[in-house]
Amino acid sequence: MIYYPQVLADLVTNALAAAQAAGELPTFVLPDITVQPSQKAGQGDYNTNAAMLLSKVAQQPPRQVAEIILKHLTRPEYLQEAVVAGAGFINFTLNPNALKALVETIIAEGSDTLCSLTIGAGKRAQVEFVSANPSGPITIGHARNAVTGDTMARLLEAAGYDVQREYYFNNAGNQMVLLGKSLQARYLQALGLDVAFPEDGYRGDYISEYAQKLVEERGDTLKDADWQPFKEYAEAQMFAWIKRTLERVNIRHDQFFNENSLFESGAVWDTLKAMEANGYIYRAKEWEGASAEEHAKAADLQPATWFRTTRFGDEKDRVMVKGDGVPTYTLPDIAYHRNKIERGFDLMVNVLGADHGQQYKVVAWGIQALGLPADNIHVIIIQMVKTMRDGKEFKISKRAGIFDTLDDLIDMVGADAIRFHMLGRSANTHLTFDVDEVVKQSNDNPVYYIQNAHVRCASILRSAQERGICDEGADLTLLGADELTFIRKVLELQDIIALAVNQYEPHRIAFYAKELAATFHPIYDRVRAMGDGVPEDVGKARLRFYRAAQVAFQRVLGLMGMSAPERM
RNA sequence: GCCCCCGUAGCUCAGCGGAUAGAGCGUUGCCCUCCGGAGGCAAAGGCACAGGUUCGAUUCCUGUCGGGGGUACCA
Repeated sequence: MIYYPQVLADLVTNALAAAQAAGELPTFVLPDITVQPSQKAGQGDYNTNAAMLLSKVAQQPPRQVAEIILKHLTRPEYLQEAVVAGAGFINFTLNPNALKALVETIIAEGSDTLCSLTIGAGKRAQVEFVSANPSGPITIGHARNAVTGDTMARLLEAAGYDVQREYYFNNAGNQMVLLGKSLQARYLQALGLDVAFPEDGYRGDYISEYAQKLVEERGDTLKDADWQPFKEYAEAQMFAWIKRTLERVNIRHDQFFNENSLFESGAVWDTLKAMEANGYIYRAKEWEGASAEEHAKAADLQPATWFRTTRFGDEKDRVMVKGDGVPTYTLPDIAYHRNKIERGFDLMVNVLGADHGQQYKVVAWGIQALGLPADNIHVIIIQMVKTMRDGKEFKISKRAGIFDTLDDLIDMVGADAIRFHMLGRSANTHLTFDVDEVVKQSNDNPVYYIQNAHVRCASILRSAQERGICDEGADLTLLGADELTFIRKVLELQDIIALAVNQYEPHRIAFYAKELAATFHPIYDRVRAMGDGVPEDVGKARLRFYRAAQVAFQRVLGLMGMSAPERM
């Protein structure tokens, strides 16, 4: 579909160049002209503030610059009017019949590609999200990360990128050992042996369930085994569970990347060596800038390996390899991002929790210390989700076995409601997820408000089919102002996708969806396609319009990973 | 201490340096001879404060005040 902000901006740019050539404007480097959709009636369909921005370099008042632009502006058929307004805006009004004809374009593009852009054409993007270690099920807390990452991926695809969804995990740490030992203890207990449960072990019911399964599958053959096979078993079960849960909310990762592979390939130590070669690494008991007091405290420690993050403005250097020779998780994380860059992605988006806020900076500095570009890596920081139930907040603790699994939540409110509510706030602000509020399936629930718009379209078309009315070959010029309003709103989806992608703000699609539905419902009320003395040809055009509207809602719901029901 | 985020309507939140700051909920008052009312129409109600940059600031910068989160030789 034609992207009006771009073609109009090109027209303005060409007009400016023509004006300069004609000597009506002084010579200056043409800036990027932006054209945006107008928000208010009477201001045309699109507008630009170019004349105001150029007023100074043009050495003329804004309105005069605008007049000069208009004088040299070519007028394609789709452009009905371009006028100067206000302090120096140029308002563009499109030819209504050109807009009405877009109904066919919308239907032709269909629910999979409507309003797709080309800004990512030929480029590969990667979105890394969820990345929870397989030590427990997916919780409500993870859900926001999952939904944000997947929606970002969908939007990137709509923007033309070839997108890979990746899940990074660690199955080698102390926590996984503890998981294995927890299962081992439950297994032995299930065999009737009196064994102590590990302190700080994982107490979730699912561990006991796995122990029971293990007894059924293997009997007591693992009685004398160490924790290793238990860890492997628990991990496999856990991953199966995690994937199953994510699948329920329409999320599928393309790639699961094991941190351990970075150790096996030697990448971790190679990375450290490369950083060292660039002068960012040293070994010491305490960091170089530490006070005498701190040095004294560290006197008994084994020397650790430090990364000079202070060179990038950090308050102190960071440990890469602990005194016992084991790397902190930051080092493999740097190696991981180096690996991503080597895989040749044009864009890497990383969805992280707020508790990693400081961490990602160190990783970015690590990339710079390697002499690699860090500007293609973008991080979306997800602030905490506060979970409420019965008017009270409850905390999630994996190890204590207190958590609300995403599975339970899906059972209660459904995948669609979860996907929508998790996009209900911009990622970098705190979100309160009130289970009772979301469970409430009442008029005030925007999920149904949006889906009902699709239902209504489907219902009309179903009814038309039953009456044997065909909408093909409709005369779209018979459509009215209401329908035009909706078509303009559909066009805005292009801007929403561009904005969401450029600013890494997937939540914008959720707010747009509400607006689109709010534009639709009043029109549905007024614009009848059948009965009530609606002329046959007008009804046919309106039917065609509702078919396009249905495509639009399918597209928007699809971008949010939600379903588009035919009936409520 | 340092870092990050947030202060917009009674409540929950949108708002890409532009024109008269938008929704939903709640409150009040209306609309069902209907392609499904899980809807529609209408009323009341708001940018924490002070400077700065700008033709123009809710938006950018600085500071103050208030709220939340993060700050390991854990992962």
